[in-house]
Amino acid sequence: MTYHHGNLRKSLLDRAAHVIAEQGIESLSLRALARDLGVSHAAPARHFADKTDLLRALATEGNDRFIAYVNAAADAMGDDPLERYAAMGKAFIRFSLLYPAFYRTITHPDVSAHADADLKASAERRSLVILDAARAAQAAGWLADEKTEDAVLFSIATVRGVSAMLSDPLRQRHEVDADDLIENMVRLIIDPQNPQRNSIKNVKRTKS
Amino acid sequence: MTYHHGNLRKSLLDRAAHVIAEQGIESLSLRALARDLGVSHAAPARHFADKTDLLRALATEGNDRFIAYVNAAADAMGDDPLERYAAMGKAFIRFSLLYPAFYRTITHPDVSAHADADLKASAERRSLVILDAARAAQAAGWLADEKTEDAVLFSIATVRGVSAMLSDPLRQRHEVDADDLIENMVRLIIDPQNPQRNSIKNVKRTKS
DNA sequence: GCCTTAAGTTGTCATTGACAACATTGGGTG
DNA sequence: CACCCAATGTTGTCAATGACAACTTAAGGC
Repeated sequence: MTYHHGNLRKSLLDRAAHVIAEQGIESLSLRALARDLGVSHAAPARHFADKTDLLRALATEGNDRFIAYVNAAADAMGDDPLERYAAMGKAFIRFSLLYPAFYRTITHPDVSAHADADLKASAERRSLVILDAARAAQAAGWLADEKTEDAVLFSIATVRGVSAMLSDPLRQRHEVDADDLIENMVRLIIDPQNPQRNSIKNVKRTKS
Repeated sequence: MTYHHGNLRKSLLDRAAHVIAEQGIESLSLRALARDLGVSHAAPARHFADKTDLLRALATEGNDRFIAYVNAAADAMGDDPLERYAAMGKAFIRFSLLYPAFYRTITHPDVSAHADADLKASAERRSLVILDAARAAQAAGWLADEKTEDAVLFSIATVRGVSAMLSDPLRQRHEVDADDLIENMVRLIIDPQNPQRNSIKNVKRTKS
């Protein structure tokens, strides 16, 4: 038993992520965390000023992981902007299911409300990744008539809502394959196979 | 000062809704509630077994208010199923902004996780209201090719996501008119003026 | 090798949720 | 009409928690 833990900060974050994934953010207790790591109840204070500070750090890390995960999915898809944007939408939802602790922390209102500069910056980076991809998709015809801001809000809102509903304990009756569901939901936002489905202007043009 | 408060249960629920709207669910404290109402710290226990029990009751009431609010919006719109469904979508988002306490409680994972029979029943009623309206809209051409389950999930997810993002402290930069935004978002789900926008089958048909 | 300082510890306090034991009151019943 | 009893509210207490203060250890730069 060494007096100094060695890597307490990272251990705290890891353990916190584990607890949050298992029992939710509400059940997170700094003292329980300390106990789990075999460390005194005040040790966490050396690394995180208070509980919110730990959650802030977790959310910041979560944002960066999110960006990496979503970018990887887009890059794996190739160059087509529509396919890339669709892949990012699917990756968004999968990230929320794969790393529920990070996702819940990122979207937790109480954490956002007490964001510091680091967290705000990472949230900004995250927004930009989506925004850029959305612009490219619009240039390729997706919702070409909509303001970019609206198109982005619409698509993020939808995947965010799907993520929330897939994690909602009261809605777990879906025994449907999650992958099929995700595929369908994203196709309703952007369908690379049917680009004209995505633009009101195009629809009108084919009519006249 | 009477020994008996007279209407403590309702007062607790009202005050709790007020506190949640102001400071969020996390900040809710039974003892603070009791203090606010000039009652002893153990009085709430006579009406709610524990904190979750109070939130459960609030969520159940919230579900019923939600149903009434959304139904009223649909009925105000007339008989057209597409217009009705669009009105319900807008009402969903507005409800979340107008009654944030109820909305946050309804969608709070911790509350859902500890739902009792009453809460489950009210959530079920709420789902049915949407489901019926969605079926009618599909019969009128909206996403006619999609499974009803998918169409419902898509539309609820989107309005739910919009609600979440409009309440996200980190995204408050929108000084856009909320009504315009809501209008646009719902139009992207269902556009009564352009029904063919809503169906992949129709799009294909106009092409051939 | 020292000694500064980051990292960890023990101790304490106020707040909270939960529970137990007791007090008050009003309405139904004999 | 009086009684009593169940609903409602109160005081007291406990364990858990977050936060803070004062003290201790050891690790790395000089």
